[in-house]
Amino acid sequence: MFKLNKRLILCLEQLFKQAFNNDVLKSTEGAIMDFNQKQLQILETAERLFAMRGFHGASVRDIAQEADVNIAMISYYFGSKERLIESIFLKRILDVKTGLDELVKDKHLAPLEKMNRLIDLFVARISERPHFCRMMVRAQATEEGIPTDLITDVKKQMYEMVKKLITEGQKKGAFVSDLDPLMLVNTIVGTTNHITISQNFLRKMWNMEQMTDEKFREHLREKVSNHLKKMFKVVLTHEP
Amino acid sequence: MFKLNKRLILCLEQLFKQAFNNDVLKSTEGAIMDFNQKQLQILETAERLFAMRGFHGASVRDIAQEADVNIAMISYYFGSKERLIESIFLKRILDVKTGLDELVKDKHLAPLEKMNRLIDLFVARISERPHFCRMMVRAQATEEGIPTDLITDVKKQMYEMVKKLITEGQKKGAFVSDLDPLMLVNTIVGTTNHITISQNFLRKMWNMEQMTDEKFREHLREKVSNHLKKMFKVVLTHEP
Amino acid sequence: MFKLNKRLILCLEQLFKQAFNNDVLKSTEGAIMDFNQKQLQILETAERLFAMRGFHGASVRDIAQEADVNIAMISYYFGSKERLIESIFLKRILDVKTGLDELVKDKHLAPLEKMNRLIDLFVARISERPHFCRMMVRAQATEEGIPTDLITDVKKQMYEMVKKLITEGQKKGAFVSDLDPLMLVNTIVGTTNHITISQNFLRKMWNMEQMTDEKFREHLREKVSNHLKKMFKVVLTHEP
Amino acid sequence: MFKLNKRLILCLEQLFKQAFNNDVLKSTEGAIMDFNQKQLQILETAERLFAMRGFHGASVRDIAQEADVNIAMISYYFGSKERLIESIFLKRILDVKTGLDELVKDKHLAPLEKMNRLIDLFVARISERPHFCRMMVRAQATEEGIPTDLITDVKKQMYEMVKKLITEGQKKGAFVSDLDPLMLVNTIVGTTNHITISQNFLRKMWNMEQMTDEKFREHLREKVSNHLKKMFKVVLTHEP
DNA sequence: CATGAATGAGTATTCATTCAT
DNA sequence: CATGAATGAATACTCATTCAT
Repeated sequence: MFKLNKRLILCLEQLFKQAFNNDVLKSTEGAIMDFNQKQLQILETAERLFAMRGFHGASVRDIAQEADVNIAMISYYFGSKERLIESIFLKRILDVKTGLDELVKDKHLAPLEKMNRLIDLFVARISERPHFCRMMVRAQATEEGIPTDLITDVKKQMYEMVKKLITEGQKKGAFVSDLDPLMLVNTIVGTTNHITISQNFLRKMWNMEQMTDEKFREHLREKVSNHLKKMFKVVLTHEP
Repeated sequence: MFKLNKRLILCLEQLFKQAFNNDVLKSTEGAIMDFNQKQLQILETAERLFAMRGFHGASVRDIAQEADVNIAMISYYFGSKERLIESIFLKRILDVKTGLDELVKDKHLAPLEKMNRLIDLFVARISERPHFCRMMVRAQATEEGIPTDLITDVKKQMYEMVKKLITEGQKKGAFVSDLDPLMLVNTIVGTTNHITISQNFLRKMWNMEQMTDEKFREHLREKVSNHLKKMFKVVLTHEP
Repeated sequence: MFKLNKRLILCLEQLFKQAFNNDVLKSTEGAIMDFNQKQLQILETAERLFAMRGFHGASVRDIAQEADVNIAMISYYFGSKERLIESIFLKRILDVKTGLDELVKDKHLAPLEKMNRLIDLFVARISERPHFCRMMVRAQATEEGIPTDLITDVKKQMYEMVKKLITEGQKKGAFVSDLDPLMLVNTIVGTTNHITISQNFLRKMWNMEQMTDEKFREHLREKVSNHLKKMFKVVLTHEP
Repeated sequence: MFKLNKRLILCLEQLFKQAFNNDVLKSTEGAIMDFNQKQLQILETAERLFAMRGFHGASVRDIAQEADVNIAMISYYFGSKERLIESIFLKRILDVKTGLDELVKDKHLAPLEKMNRLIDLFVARISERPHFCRMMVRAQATEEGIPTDLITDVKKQMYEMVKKLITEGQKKGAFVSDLDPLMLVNTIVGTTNHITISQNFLRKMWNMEQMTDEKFREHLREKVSNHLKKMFKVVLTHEP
């Protein structure tokens, strides 16, 4: 007699999440993240609008209209506006985490090379996930709502990873001794984020307004990547 | 015979701003920024709520209630919600600009010392203007609305200043030759902003949740200041 | 110890009016209708705006601004918005009544001539009091508010007068016998009013849009006057 | 793939209207004017309240409450208060136009008979559409807003029709030569309108206050019809 | 399974009026 | 005596969500 429609499943998911909320990612790791075409349309449009206008500034009406789906579909598929934004974070953050995990597991890279890879991982978001990057920035600036746990979790992992990376580098004598891993992480993430959200300003500064979005982002990515790598090399090794 | 009530004055101000919008700051430099007690209450509360919840997430109702003033007062004093947020930006950005100007005029500081002062100027916002810092981050992430011109203007000035500072340092042989001023600015601002908006996360990481807001911010400020100064010293001079 | 400011006086006036409301006009006939300059400015502006936008469509803010007086002055001088519109009606209707009285008293005019004078009296409003005419039309279309008593009163008087005029004409053999005075009054007033409020339309129809307001109204007045006089001559006397 | 919900349809309608606004009626002639029960309730209530209190005097709250529908329904169905009043005008004016068209096409009537029919057409509104008649009067007295184009259009058509009717009558020798069609139209419309909006006054004058609305309107209609027909017979033919 | 219709709570703003000065 | 400052109530409208079909 029970009808297990998508909505109920989402609801149950939520309950599980609450029950095991201290390791959010693990519990959702295996989550069935298979969305149909319409759901993907919604997610993509929502990501863009949430990024540009903020959670409250982007109405479900707008999202539905731009995604070319019925207004009721959003509540129907995701349960609520809040759970929609959660879905976006869940989806994207898993990607980030996967990237980090792979890098951690790699045993063959030199410490500096590994740091460069880490930088590239973050810088890549400038051109690949600019909307989501904006959402992350907004989310961190925000007091409430938004899946803070998820974000905290991934940030912690990242910090731990960089700490390990630096310690290893120091043990191998590749890095100088006096380094603060957390501050270094903040410099990578902060610089990357800031450049991502300031794209339009930088474009104006460099008179590149007629360049396509894609091309400009590629240009930016390379520039930032070089900047951070060079800077970190000096900072970590004291060699130019 | 003209009646110049507050509303009209605000309206005229707006017109002026539109007419001369290419140098926004200059036109408002001499603007009479004298607000009465109630207006200041509103501005402060609004700053906090806009910072935490975003423009659309903070309703005028909430602002009025928390500022303990009548709802109608906001429209009465500022004309509209949009003009309220503009007032906040105007007020705070003028402060930033003043700080920059003073630093520029100072002729007695060594290049590295001047850079350290610049870092301190930004880092100070972590403890002094955390709400406004959040607002700035949000504003830059946003597509439209918000006094983009004002922000663009102040960012340009800052960039020009750092460029000049670095060039001077290079001429004097104090700094290495291969430096990208714009990227360095982004690193300072990006790192500072990111730490400001991630305060709560860092507090958890360091198990300092029972510390007062004020104390923690002071601690953070020092930590970030040291980090950036040390990093910049190495990057600019290649000396540890 | 009593302070008899203007407001109180107006209030007392109101009380008197309620007490003797069955002959409104008489009680206000001797009313001190002496307004100072600012009051006259308000009355004139209010008349225009009420005429064009209706009672609720014209805000006291607008009226005060256009009349170049402080907003609080309207409440201060007239007590309320409602009492402001009443003052306008009172003032203007007394004029109408005075005109009618004078015509009634005139014993030397032939019946048809007297009717022509009556027509002219009404038609004159097209060019002289177009705003007030519009207000009257609105007032009659309205269910509530507005000094209906005043209007009813003046309309009754007018009807009585026309009835007397026609009866006299019939007695003297100047007019045909089968005439309905009330319907004839309605035709004069209805036609005049309709033309007054349709001025803009007629202007377009006749391609006189570049003519000044004043000139056009004069032109209209003559045209309507002739039309009504000619029509009434035939109707009253059956002679072309 | 386009979503054509009611709101969008209304929006498109509006765009069309703007694009072809010089022949408003034609573009809406085939417009699907099929309203559901709730929409009709709203339209009828709105007509009454707009008639009695004017556009600004009748709030959407009042309309919704009296029509026994949710407040949000009005925006939902009609888009805005302005578009609600437009819908009323559109609906009713199309009826008027249809009536006129049918009369024009009729080839078998004598000139005077045709004029009588025209009078009946207008007089009928006294008893059938008293509210809308009031709205029309208000609309014409108003400076701006309200679908002036629609009204201008129908007025022009009416004028043209009467002109043709009179010219035909003159050609056939049925009417006298010296006649001003536009003034005659104004007399019919003005008299009819004035009587419609003065109903309550006339009721008092004739001591018919206990009569039902319906009965009184019927009585009035006959009286006005006879008056105008008799008057026009004399005016047009110079025969009693 | 998907959706058009519907809704109560909420939005920013304007209103006429009051009151302390 | 006149007015700038202030306000509670009302304004039209939009919101995310629900529900019958």
